[in-house]
Amino acid sequence: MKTSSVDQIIADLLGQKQYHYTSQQIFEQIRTRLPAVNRSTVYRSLDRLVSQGKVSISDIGTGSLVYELVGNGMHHHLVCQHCHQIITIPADEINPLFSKIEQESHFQIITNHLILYGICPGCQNKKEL
Amino acid sequence: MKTSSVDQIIADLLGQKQYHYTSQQIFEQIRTRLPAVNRSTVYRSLDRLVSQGKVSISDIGTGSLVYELVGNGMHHHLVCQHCHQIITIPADEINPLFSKIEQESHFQIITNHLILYGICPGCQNKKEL
DNA sequence: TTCGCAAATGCAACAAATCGCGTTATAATT
DNA sequence: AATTATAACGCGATTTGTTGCATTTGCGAA
Repeated sequence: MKTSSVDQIIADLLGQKQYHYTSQQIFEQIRTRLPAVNRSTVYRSLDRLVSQGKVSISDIGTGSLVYELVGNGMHHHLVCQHCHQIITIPADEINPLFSKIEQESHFQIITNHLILYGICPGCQNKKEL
Repeated sequence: MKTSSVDQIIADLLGQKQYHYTSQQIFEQIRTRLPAVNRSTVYRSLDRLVSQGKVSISDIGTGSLVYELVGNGMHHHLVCQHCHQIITIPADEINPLFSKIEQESHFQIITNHLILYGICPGCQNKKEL
């Protein structure tokens, strides 16, 4: 396996902050270090990192997927499909289920940022949608 | 509120099968009924249906999001981020958690197709990734 | 029925993401 | 060190998804 400098730079970037980036943000950040890097190279690098289980993908309902380093701390969200309000669910609420699934399936779960979609209490009350 | 014929056709389409479609598949299907329909109209129609809580979105790791009618039956998946194998998780495994979260948050959960990513037992054993 | 508002649509420009292919470069082997 | 296989890359073409704006159309009010 060849070593990819782009892989390393992305992993560094994602490791710096306990937060997630869109592919666009990652692309822009990489360009500050490797100005000539091609967009497709960044996408392919992200694919590799995901395939290796080092990076997780989440859809937080903003239209763009976000990437974050696995092990950067679990945090889960409830997202309202109508007003796009985001609520955080305590990790304790979810972790027992993940552990149970891991034991039963022998999968190693990478998802560290579970997103559940729904309609928030306020929007349920709006007569029409 | 004006009625959108495209909204109705999409809902019909999604209701016909207990299955999910990509936006591309939906677009192609719609064209068989409304040959002149514009791509952006389909996307905007999907946005409306999602916003109304009638349609759910899932990312099954294929690159494209899939849409399905809410109420078409729950089914959840474990997806291997390395070999893309997909395993189905019994709904019973997940439903209690959803009920608990609904009670505590008063959100109405729309997600009817939960996808958890991980590394499957086989891929965990591959020396390098 | 007509009028007028607001929602839905089409269109065209744009942006984001993917793909095929030829090239470059790393790392293992000799 | 030279050779070779193959992973990573850049580039251009294509596909997919988004946005602004002008137009059309359905629906309620007059």
